Amino acid sequence: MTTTELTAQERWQAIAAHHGGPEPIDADLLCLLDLPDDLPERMTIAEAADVTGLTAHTLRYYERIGLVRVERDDTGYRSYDRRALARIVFVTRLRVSGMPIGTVSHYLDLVEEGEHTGPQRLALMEEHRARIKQQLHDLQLALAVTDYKITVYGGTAEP
Amino acid sequence: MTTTELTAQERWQAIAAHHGGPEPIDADLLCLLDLPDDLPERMTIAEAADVTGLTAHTLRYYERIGLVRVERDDTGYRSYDRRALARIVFVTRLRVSGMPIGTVSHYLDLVEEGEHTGPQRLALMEEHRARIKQQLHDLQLALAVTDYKITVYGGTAEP
DNA sequence: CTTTGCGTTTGAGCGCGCTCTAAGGCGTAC
DNA sequence: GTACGCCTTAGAGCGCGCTCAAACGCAAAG
Repeated sequence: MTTTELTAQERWQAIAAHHGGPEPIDADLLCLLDLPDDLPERMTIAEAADVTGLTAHTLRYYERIGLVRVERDDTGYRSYDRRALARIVFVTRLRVSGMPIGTVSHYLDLVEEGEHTGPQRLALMEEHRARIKQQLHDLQLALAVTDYKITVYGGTAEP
Repeated sequence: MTTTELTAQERWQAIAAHHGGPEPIDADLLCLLDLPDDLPERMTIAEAADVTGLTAHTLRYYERIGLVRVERDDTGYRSYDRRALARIVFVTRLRVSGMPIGTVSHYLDLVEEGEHTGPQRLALMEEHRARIKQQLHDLQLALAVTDYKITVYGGTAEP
């Protein structure tokens, strides 16, 4: 995909569009989710913010709390490389899916710890998925009750 | 469900009359809401907390922010009836499914506004459901990417 | 040379959703 | 009587996840 001047927002929209479909986790999707491959090797915080859709404030915050390490150039400015960018995008993905920062942090610790933590990571993700599924279930229950009320009582009064 | 020949007006009048008579929320609905059907008519805050699984603090908080109105007995103590209980359980269900309090509040305002807001309520719920589904999807995306990384790259380094 | 503009830092502030404290009233048990 | 325990209130505090402010550095444009 020619991601040349695609803004973060457009990319999000593209991703959102994919969500409508029946979820093929194929090369297309992975490509969509990956960073554009024409990124400069080193980016300023403003560029990183633009690419990720986060604010510079948030990027600094993420660094402060240890979610990502970022190098400095000779003037002391943050210099984001692809690794850092990829990491931030990944963090964002987890966050957006509702994972608390603490858990994300834990996950990344596992990543740093090495390959052998794969199973733990998987378990962590599956736990998270289970939580979200539970949420969905809870919502459907609420919906069911609501629909019931609306159809049976005409949507009156107390839930 | 057969006891539901109570019309919307009747039920609403019962509320408007500042708790005039014993209006039965029917057993099926109670069941749907997971409330035991052997509840006392009036409960203290401790009993209500016990039944709902919330703390007394939270119950007072919910009342303070207007999510539910609770009567007082002659000593000034809160006295939860089935209606209040059902409402609290409903609120809890929405909250647990991730709906912000503000939205719950809005929803309940619509309920109080009367029967004609049914469609709006439905829309609100469907919007919420869509959001949750989006969350689930985001998670699955994250999971997929993670699994992909783990299987393809051996779970190394940067996400 | 000054203005502008983006960068840096530390640290404070905010909205949410509780959660708890303080100060006090009432009622039963010893 | 008084201790205990549950209730009341208004209001403060907290953890999360940002979000912004203050004070300053550096560097190219006019």
